Amino acid sequence: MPELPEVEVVRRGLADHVVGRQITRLHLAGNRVARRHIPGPDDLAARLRGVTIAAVARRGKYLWLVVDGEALVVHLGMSGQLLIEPGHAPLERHCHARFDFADGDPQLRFVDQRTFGGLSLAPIGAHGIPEPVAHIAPDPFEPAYDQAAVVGRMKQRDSAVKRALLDQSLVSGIGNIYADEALWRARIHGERVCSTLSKPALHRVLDHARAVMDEALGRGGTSFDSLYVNVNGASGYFERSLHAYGRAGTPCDRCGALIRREVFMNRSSHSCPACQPRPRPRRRSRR
DNA sequence: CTTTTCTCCTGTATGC
DNA sequence: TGCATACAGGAGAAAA
Repeated sequence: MPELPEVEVVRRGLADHVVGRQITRLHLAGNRVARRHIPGPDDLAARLRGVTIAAVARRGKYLWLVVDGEALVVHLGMSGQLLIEPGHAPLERHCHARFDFADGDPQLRFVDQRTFGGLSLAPIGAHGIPEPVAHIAPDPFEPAYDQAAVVGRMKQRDSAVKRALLDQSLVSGIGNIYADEALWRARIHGERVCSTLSKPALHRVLDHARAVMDEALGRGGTSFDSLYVNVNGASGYFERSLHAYGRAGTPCDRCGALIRREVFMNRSSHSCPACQPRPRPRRRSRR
């Protein structure tokens, strides 16, 4: 469940360990990891042979290595890890890709238990954004992020505010954990309808989303089920600072009411029943 | 067109 | 003990 802060921690680790290095070989295990690379895994490996990594960039939860003017786009899915390790380290059970470099150790490995993540090589388009990322909106930390515009689009929507927060084409980087945390901070129930919330309220939720992700980044990210680690295999500490996510049945840090868990969008949602009252049932339009 | 639901995947935890 | 089931959930395809 890496979200923006966790992906940014990984991006920084890669910037420290692979930028400026030349790839001599990419070994891919199986077809699935490169399934979004249409020409196939062999083509991906062949085209990366000999290239030098110029930079590591990110938008939302997407990460990419700039190589020869193209982008090796990496998405971690929900369990992907990019690990910097010596070549002699034991091979992980779910290691799907290994990069060897001209200067030897360390290697870069892509390990992914649930295999929702993947790699693909694609052209870089307008504003330096790779084609597979073009449909993803700016995240709250980018200069291109226009929160007033996001609020404007949310006001037009009749869907739940949590659904909007998770819509990466509206604002990127927010996943289930930080959506629940932002809503808790804003004291808004995630099933409140966007169009019925005031613009200041929508700004408040987005301000909190940015703030909570910024704090998480400062603590090295959140590691909830130990699947998420940085490039050195270490976990972040933000889990200890969560107020809503994963805290069902424990007292709200603001009012003491017991945090509830509800299923929404086939996902768990956590909120305070007192601070974040459920919206009234919506009346169906008259027939 | 917009919005919602389904599906991909595997390890861990829980219940009978 | 063993088997079945629930759960974790990002994002794109498919459906509504």
